[in-house]
Amino acid sequence: MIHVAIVEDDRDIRTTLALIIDGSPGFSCQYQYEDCESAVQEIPRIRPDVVLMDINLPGMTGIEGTQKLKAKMPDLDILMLTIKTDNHSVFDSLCAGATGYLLKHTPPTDLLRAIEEVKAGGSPMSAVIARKVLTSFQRTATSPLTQRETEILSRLCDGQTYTTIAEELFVSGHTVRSHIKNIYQKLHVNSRAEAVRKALKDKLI
Amino acid sequence: MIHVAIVEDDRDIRTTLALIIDGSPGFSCQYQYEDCESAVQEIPRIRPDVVLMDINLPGMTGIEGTQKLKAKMPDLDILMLTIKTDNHSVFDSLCAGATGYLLKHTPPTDLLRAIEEVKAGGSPMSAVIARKVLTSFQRTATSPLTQRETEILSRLCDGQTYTTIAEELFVSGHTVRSHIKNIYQKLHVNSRAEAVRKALKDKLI
DNA sequence: TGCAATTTCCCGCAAATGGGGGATGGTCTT
DNA sequence: AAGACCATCCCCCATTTGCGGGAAATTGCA
Repeated sequence: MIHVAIVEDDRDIRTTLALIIDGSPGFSCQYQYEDCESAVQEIPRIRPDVVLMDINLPGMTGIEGTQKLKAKMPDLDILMLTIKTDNHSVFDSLCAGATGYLLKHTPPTDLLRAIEEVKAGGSPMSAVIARKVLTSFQRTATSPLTQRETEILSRLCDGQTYTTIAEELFVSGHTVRSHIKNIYQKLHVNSRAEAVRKALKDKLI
Repeated sequence: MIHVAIVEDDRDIRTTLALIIDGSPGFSCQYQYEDCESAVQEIPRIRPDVVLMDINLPGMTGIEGTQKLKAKMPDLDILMLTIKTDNHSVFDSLCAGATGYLLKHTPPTDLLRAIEEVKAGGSPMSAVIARKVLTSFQRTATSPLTQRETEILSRLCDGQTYTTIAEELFVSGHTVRSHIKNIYQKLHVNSRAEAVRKALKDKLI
């Protein structure tokens, strides 16, 4: 028996979901909350197997709630169930510790299957959400840097000094300096720290 | 009609997959390759809708092949179909541009559904793979830094100088230096660049 | 209440960094 | 043959950074 809790402010959706889940064999749904504040308060005592969490809630958002719940119960599985598909909602939810991300138009059978998958150690995601997630792994733009500049940038990220870089590449410090000036210009930064951040964020190395 | 190509060295698996796909209404599978070299050569001419790609191949791996194919055809959808579940295989594949990642034990109906999802703009993933991906978004360890140190670290990442940090936090430059010394000790680094990299990689900010 | 952690402040100094400028030769494309 | 791009080298100089020390005030928790 999988115990499910629901956090959802819309009364119709909440009760419909509860009825579907509670009415399915192997599932139980005895606890529903209409706001995150009470959910964060109560759920640690209830200890459900899976929490269905909306994002758009009055007061505390589902993302903040996820964060707070995961802080208290790191092993709790929280499945976002929302209509929001913007990158912020998706990635903030995942960073906050959500175990999966489903869109509200998910048909009941798929929802039940997803809850089972969560229980089995999986992370169900609507296909369009998964695409967003995968895309974030790929290099977005094509690098404006030359091969040599990329080589040097990666060493900058390692914290090497101009001197050690020059030694290892068998060129003079002046040369390294020149390359770095060009790197900074191309990346529109003017310090090593910014260059490192940009390199990592844009996956330039 | 969705045109599927297969890259898979095992003869039995390859022909079985082809039979299943080609025998299903709405699917066609006329092209199969037993190594990546020929696939990379031929597929740009064939222009299939979806490529099923194994990873363990003689010669060029499926990951390298994915990289090369995506370089030539950025819009091509490549679905990894493999038994490998190690993090390297998973994340390298996704970085190389794979559109989805399925395990070989996926039942035929789910495989066909996944191919359809890819065609519809989705990114099907086996649940256990999805879990790996989601976990990579979450903070792994708990930060060893205090609130103040975290605040300062985030400004270091922005490339602010000690002086501007001090001004904005209404403390002296000496104080900022002190905090930074502690940050470097705790993170086991000794330069700003390394601190920035560690902060971003370990999601400390 | 008392200890530990945190935050704040200070000194001096050597090294590294970043901005400005310019120059040469090689390769590749037009 | 001309121009563009790249990699290499050089100068000066102010600012920033990192390391070595040390110390006081505040906060939080046991």
